[in-house]
Amino acid sequence: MDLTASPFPSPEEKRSVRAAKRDAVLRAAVQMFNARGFHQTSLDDVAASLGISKPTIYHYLGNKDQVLLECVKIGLGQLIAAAEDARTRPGTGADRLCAFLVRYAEINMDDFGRCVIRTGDEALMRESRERFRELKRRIDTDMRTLIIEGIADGSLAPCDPKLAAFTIAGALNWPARWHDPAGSESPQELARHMVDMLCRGFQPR
Amino acid sequence: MDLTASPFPSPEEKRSVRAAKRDAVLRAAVQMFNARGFHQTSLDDVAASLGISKPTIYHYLGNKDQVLLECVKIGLGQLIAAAEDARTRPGTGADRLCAFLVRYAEINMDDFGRCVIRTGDEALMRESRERFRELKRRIDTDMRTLIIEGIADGSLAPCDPKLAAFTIAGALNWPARWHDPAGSESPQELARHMVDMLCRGFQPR
DNA sequence: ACTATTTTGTACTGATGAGTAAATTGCATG
DNA sequence: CATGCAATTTACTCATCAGTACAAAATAGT
Repeated sequence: MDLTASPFPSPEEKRSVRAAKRDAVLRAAVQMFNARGFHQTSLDDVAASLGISKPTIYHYLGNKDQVLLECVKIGLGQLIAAAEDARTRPGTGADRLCAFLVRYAEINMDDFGRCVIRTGDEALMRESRERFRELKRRIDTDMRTLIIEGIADGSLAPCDPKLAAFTIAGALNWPARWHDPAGSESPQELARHMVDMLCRGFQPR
Repeated sequence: MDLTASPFPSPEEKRSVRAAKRDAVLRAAVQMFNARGFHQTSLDDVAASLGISKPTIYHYLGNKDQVLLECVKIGLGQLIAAAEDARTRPGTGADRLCAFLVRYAEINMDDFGRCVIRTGDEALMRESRERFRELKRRIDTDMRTLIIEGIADGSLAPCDPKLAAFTIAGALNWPARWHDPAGSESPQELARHMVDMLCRGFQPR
């Protein structure tokens, strides 16, 4: 705790304290969701892990569905930012695509990104599910666009962009299932390696 | 119903009738699990979809955990059979690997295969979970073996077999999430296409 | 016919966990 | 000081659903 802080917080500070608490709830929740699964995690568990009580969570977030939705929205936000970033970059289409893909894979090994992948949309309520799908669709569109641009400028081999996007996404989503964040393999290296493999293919050249 | 059958079934027939009923339960269950998720599916629902009652399910299968375990065991059995088949095939390592992969992808678009992918192991109880992991490990081992053989005989580009297996598996697992079995795209063609892409890579040659 | 076994159904129990009501404390402001 | 708002708790309610007790048919074996 920061003992130098004034005991008379400004409204600004108060808002940010509130946001920090909300974030802490989400972070605790996402870690438990990833570790034991959404349905195996009760909000009582999440609260206990923070040393607070369940109604406190309800004070910051409306219900369990929303807790999950906020978690995946953070992950999806990171992915969308990565796409944004890649789009406005110099280089060939392939260069931009690869930059995006490496980042994409890294995010999928991070708390909130992992949650996006591990969460089947069935877990969400109808409205949240639609929001979730919408955001995912947006990322898929971005990925396809990069692929199309790469094919157009000749930096990628011609192929069906839809199928390519699904193939690539599948490969780079999977670490959310098997990669151990506590393990020794660095997500950055792993991501680079995987993207490399996808670009080169498995046949000898 | 087969009205030509004798009304005095032999012991053999009785055993097979029993097996058929058990299978019908599993098939109904796996379809609902895939459609709405394991936790969103009650055994009452499954029973109702067959026009029977829940205790009948318990008569054929011990509990819900076992229902799921049997479903994934069927899917995993298909995958193991595919690996077996590919292993004892003529051709280069790459040929055998591709044959396996195409079959692998197809199975993942089938009822029981989809269930294997969509089921996070968190859903299972400890003992079942271990069995599940064990079988999955076996498939992973088989895939790596094929990759190693392909590298050894020069039909595949040198690479880290572990990472390659995860990358390939991820790409070919993903259709379990997005492919619509009622849609127009044939799993066979899709599988071929995806494996092709993985072999060739996305860079132009 | 009589008994045992298998199959199936009706009607429960019991646990779990999402969500809430209401009280409490602390702080801030008119 | 009183009044109000924010944060937090304790102690509930209530729905869902896995799993079961027990009875009733059906079937087979003697």
